[in-house]
Amino acid sequence: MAQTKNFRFEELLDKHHLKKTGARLRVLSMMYSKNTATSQPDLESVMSDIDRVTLYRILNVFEEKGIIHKVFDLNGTANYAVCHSDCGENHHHDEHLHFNCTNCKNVYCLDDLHMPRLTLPDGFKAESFTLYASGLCPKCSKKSNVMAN
Amino acid sequence: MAQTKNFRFEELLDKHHLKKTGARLRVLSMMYSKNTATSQPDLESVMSDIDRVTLYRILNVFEEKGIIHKVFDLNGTANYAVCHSDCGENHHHDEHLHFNCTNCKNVYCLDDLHMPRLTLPDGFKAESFTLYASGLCPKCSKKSNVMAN
DNA sequence: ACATAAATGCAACATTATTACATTTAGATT
DNA sequence: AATCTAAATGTAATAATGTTGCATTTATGT
Repeated sequence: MAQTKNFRFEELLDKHHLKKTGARLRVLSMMYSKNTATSQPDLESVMSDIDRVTLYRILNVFEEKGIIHKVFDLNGTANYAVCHSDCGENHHHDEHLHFNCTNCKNVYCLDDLHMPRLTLPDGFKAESFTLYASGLCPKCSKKSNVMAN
Repeated sequence: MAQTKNFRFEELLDKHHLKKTGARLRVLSMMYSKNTATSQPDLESVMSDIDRVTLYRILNVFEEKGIIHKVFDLNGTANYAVCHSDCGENHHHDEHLHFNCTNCKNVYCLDDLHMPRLTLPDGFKAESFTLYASGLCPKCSKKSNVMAN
């Protein structure tokens, strides 16, 4: 199964004409194993044996290729999450809700919630929308209910 | 009139029990003179005679007091804009649309456009929402129409 | 005018990100 | 299987952004 998954990632890299290197497979594996986005600092500490510059480069190509997308949390920290649908080269569709938990700091991509189309003031031509929310995620809101405080 | 405005800023500082210093008045004056948010780099270069640390501290207190709010643009750069309405101490209401022009990089706070309330998946307790859009602002979309490309 | 808390300046440091260049490696070619 | 080469990685240096501690200055209440 780990093998099955790896195979899937290798196909993904192939599809984008990227070489299958250990670093790239590990980054993919980590991001696909979570249902939240991963912050740059987290990635860096978990992948501490991979050179920082290499990590930046991996994240950048993945973003260019539409494999992942970058989202800044409430503190301006870069977070990365896999693209669930049809993101292509330099063409992202992450118009879903990004939920930033104020307690655990996790960023959730809630794909089901799409942007309601809005009418902008005269002259503004919107190309894309992103929606942020902050508050407590299911885990943390549960905890805070039970444990009071 | 410059005097009138300054007087207004002095009142504002008074109201929040902040000392009226030259640096603070200049920051206020700059931010109130624009209809877009101001990026940290811009502030820093325009106010280059004010120490960087002082500038950070000014922006931080202003934000704490609810005089301005911080918004990150598409590149993760901090931008600051005056709070239109009733923001108080650590209690911001910037649930309007932040429009980031991909051409001139300006960030517009479109106060009229408020968040449509959304129903979140089970367990998520949202405390605040922020909405981002990117595209061309009126000035830039006009230019690109006229001059083609 | 004076006392003092607040504000600023300065130095040092931490984190995040980029660039240039040398080295290694994946994968194609023979 | 050996070899070749563009792609990927590592290393070092630098830039940009943000924070902390401490000494000095200043706004303002008395």
